[in-house]
Amino acid sequence: MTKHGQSSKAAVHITGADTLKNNNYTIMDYNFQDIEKKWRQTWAAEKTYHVGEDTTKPKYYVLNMFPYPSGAGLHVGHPLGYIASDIYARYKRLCGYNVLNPMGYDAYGLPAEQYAIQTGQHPAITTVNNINRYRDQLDKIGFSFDWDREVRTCDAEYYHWTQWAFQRMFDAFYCNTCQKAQPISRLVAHFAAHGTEGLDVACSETLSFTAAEWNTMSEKEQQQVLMNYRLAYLGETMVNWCPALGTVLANDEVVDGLSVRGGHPVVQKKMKQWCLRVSAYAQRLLDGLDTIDWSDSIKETQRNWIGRSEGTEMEFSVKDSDQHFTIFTTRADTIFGVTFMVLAPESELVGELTTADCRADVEAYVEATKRRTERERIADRKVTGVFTGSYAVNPFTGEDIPIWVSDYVLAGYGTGAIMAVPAHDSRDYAFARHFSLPIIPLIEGADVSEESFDAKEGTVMNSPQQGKQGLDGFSLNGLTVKEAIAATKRFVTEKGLGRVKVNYRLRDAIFSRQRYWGEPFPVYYKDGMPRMIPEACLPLCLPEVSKFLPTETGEPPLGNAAKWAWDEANSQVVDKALIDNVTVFPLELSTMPGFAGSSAYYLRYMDPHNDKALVSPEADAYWQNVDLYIGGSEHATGHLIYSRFWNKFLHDLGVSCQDEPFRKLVNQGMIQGRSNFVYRIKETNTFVSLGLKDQYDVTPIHVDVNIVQNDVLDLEAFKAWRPEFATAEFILEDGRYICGWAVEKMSKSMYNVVNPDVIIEKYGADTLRLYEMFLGPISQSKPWDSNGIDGCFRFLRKTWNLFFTRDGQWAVSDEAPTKANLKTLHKLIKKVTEDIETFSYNTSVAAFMIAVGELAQQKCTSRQVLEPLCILMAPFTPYVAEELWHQLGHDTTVCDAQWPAYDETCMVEDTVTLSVSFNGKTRYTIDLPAGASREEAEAAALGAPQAARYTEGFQVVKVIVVPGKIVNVVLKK
RNA sequence: GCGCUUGUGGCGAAAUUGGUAGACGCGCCAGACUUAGGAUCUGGUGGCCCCGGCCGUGUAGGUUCGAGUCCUAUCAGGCGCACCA
Repeated sequence: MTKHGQSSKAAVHITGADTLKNNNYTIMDYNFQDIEKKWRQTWAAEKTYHVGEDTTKPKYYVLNMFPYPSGAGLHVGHPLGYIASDIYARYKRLCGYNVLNPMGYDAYGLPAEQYAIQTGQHPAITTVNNINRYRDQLDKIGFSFDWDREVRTCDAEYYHWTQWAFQRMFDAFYCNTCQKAQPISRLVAHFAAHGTEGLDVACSETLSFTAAEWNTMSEKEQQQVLMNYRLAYLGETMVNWCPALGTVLANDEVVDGLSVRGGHPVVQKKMKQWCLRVSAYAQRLLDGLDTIDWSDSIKETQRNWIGRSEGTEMEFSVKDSDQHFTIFTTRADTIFGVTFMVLAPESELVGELTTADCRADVEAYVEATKRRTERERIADRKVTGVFTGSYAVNPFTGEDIPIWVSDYVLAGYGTGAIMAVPAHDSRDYAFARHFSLPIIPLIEGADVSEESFDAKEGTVMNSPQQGKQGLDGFSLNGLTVKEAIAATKRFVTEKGLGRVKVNYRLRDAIFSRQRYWGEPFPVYYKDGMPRMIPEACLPLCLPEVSKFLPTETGEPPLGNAAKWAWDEANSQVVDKALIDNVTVFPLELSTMPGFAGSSAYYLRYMDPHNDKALVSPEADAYWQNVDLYIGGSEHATGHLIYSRFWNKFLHDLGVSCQDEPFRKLVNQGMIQGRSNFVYRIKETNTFVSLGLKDQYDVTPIHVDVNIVQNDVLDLEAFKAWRPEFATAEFILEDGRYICGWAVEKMSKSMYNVVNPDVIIEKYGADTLRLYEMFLGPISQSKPWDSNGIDGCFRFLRKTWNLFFTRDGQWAVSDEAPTKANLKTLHKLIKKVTEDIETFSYNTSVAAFMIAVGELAQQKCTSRQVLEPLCILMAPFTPYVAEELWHQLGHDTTVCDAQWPAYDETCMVEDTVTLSVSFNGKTRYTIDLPAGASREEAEAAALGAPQAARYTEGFQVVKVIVVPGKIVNVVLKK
């Protein structure tokens, strides 16, 4: 047994276990450890949070972005969104909804594979270990997840449906006329009957052939043509190749020319890759934003990313040649100011239009551009370019315009060729100045001597220039820019010079990754063309490999798999050695990217064990789509675009009944770390407290935040922390060592990671939940600061003490509540209900603190007040609410209780306070019977004893009566 | 450059949406109980002050009896897009 000093010291700790062991405290003190352990077990055993399709109740679907189970485990930032959504889910259930609140794991990904490469441990094993650790941590926090619906993206029964969806995309094209995906067989039928005549479909490049031509094509040629239209297609495209990671990356996985994961350089490379025709859905992705309840900033980010731009495509012919080419512009009105044309270096036109005497220069330029990485291009934006030797003909004026090549024009956008109007485009302006090309201003009053005038405003002039003649007398002079754009579009369309065209910045998603730990493609290659393995043979399981690195020949890691070939005759995977390209064929070696598995998981949660379909029509019809989705805003241009695309495709297929997957989106902010520092005097082992550090030459050193409390360092713990500090000496202030602090990313290397397990051990999960919500608005990023947590713990203990006396007696009585009790309760009901609906959880917690304080002061013991209080707390602090609920004599879970109704009559006051003000100042206040009329308020204001000082010469101009609140009488001279 | 967003005590933050700015919590100060306190409880806590008040929501104007809130301009931070024609 411990010595006296130590055992009584244990009592100062506020853990339940310590108080239990010590006679200074009673056994009925708020003992969260026992309470939480008990209910954790009971909920699991009784499947309290299991949910089915209950058609007698309205449904509500709450979803968190599922986590990637990293090796580091959860820190206190991870559960923030889960707690917020759990509160909402529990609240909705108490309001009578049938609530789906599932959880799972986004289990495929790079870190597990990197770890496998380094250690040889199979990613499947590390992933399962990590998942188990996550599950342990999540379970402690008291979420109302239905774990029977858990999904893991790396499970074959899950990725079955990822592969299935991919195959459906392969078998589909997008019809622009009906704005919908259609089976590819319809396209084949159309080709056979009409060729490309009358076709308006999404494609990689516009093809033109007759039915007769189609019908004489070989099978392989037909397949190559179809690849141009499929929603999942094999495309030769410029990709972001990351040599360090050995894989291609999607645009949203690259920032500033570096990979998001790892920060490795990324170069452009032409490769054959699987792609998803996301661009076909650009308009629907844009339109859908108007129908969903997301924050403006996320919607705007997506609008930017989609980048719709309405403009005109115009045909330009080439001088002394029968060649012509198309450009895209949003400023068709500036056609009279075109002084040169520019082609992207990658454009195929470059080769065709370059004259013999310019060829050497142009080729050198194109080569030089190719060698520059995207990063170099961004870093160094010098104006460069070269003349092709050719001239285009301005269709409106017949003038010759030199054609240049420059890397400021992008091959991937529009047609890869532009008409340059230096007077009204800053990039063209810089180019014109650099190469001394003419600049013709077209807007009255625009001064283009120093810079271009880019704004789309003003009155048009010089269109055409004086003394010149536009085509068929066409002139824009005197029009506003907006009118001029419209007039030019009309004219261009009528004369057949071009067409109105909408362009999107959104590119197709590259869907191949040269990695091991991802979904394999259900694809094999026959005669050089990809074939889908039969649907009945799905899932195609990820094979074992001898090592996780690429093969010596540069093939993806699946090239190391021995058993990785497709036996077409027997519809099975067989050994690679058997490949004969007659009945046994090679399988695809790349795997799918991270967003594949996360694109439709919300549908799978509706029906997670269905082995016949991704989701049954019944389950889909019942759950519809996600009502509330919570997750970080960093997925704005990745997951949140891809899953909307994926869902729209499944909607076209009739699999998902809703066009949009996530009705309401709430972005939780990130929780940053709050690092602590100690200051070592240079060349010594002496540490000086924060307030005195400026008197010395010191080095700040990160110190583990777990041995610091309220910025005061635990000296003994510090000495024990690391061997080199064992002999540390300290210069203290006021007998204490005060640490410095800074807000940084929460990470191991900063020693500022706070593990939720530690908080739960010390304070309990209810306190953790409450505190995370109390920290501030959920959408805001904020640093974690363990200091305030005591306040939340004290609140829970005070609450407990409403139900139990100090000596452990049950304190709840059947006494009727007082008027004050009811007012406190209903004020709380109103506030908490409103706050939950608006996700203002931090102010709800404050409201609870006030209410409990008031009830304690009122010495309230009434069951009629304390029972509703218990229900109100259930979403926030489920453990203690459940315990008290049972102590109140219920034998069903508090989750099945009914949310208390707000009764306004409890709020009516006997008197209200009337404040009388003039000149913007409250001069005096008087009490007034509640429900007094305006006239009575006015009379009382002027008749009050204090009034004489103020009211002389003043008149009442306004009387403000707010029920139960301040009444204000405003006076004016 | 364009778009979104945020500026309030020592700190995290509230403010009934135009009506007593700083609720609630942390921290700090004082007191109580204590051998002791990183425990618990009670009270205080925006600044200045001649103790009557005065000044206070990034800055400067405006509307109003009244502005943190609405309008105009401006400054600062955060995020997104960015040679997209």
